[in-house]
Amino acid sequence: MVVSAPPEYGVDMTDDLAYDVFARACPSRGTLEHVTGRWGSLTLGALYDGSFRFNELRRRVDGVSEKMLSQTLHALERDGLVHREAQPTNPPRVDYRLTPLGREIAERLIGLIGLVEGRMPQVEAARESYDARRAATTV
Amino acid sequence: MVVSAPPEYGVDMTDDLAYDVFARACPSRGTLEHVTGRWGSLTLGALYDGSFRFNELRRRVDGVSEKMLSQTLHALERDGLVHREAQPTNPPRVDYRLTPLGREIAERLIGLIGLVEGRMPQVEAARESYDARRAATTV
DNA sequence: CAGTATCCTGCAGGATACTG
DNA sequence: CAGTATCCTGCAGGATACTG
Repeated sequence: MVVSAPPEYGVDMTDDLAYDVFARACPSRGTLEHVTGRWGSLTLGALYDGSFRFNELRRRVDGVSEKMLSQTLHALERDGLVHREAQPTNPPRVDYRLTPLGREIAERLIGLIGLVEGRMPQVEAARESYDARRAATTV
Repeated sequence: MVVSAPPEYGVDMTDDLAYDVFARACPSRGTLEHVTGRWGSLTLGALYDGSFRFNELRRRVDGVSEKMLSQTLHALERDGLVHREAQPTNPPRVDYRLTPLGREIAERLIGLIGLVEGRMPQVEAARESYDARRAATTV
């Protein structure tokens, strides 16, 4: 798996677009960041349980601000992972749920999260041993 | 999958530690961010191909700075996903490779990445339809 | 209720210089 | 070669106020 473009790319180009160059080199990168990012992953995780309204989601996705939830949902909707259904009532009622594509991706994401969570004892042990080694070397 | 802690947590506590509270609520979150983050994922992807020296990795992980690669490798080593082998020669030679745990996690990560990449045509189609709808509504 | 708009700040992370 | 140290800045994202 090679993720590189020639290193010169970021340097000499039309300027100030280094990030875009990066994105262009790997177009799935954007979607991947929506999926794995802090709010994206939590939102997909929350929606994996069903359909929710905006403020229900806010309560389920701990710590998310209105702004970030709104932004995250827009990104996921645009990528076709989340379906937004607005009823033109007053007050408005909007429900969000995963699309089949979103569900498929959320499944894999949750698989990865589950694996990492399941291996946390090993990770914690590695951390302790690493810290102990460091302390021994430094002191 | 519930990722929430009571919303009050972030607000009333010993102050300025909202992020730590968040991390404490979900201890695997840190490792997950090392794995899915921009440089972490690219580094795991690069190391999936074999063992590499520091500057070899820098060349494989497009756009990474010395600082970020160093920081990323430290985090992954501490979590037990990457093994660092230093030969006490002069000039020094240091090789990095995945541990079995790192390989296991990288496999799933690459699975997720592969799935997203494979679904990009669907994602692009969704984006176009989304943008078209937006344009139609706005104009 | 379901958002958008604006303003503001901490910190991820780049650039640069230096070291064993 | 394989890093660490320092300085600096853009922007993710929070707080707050407002709207259909």
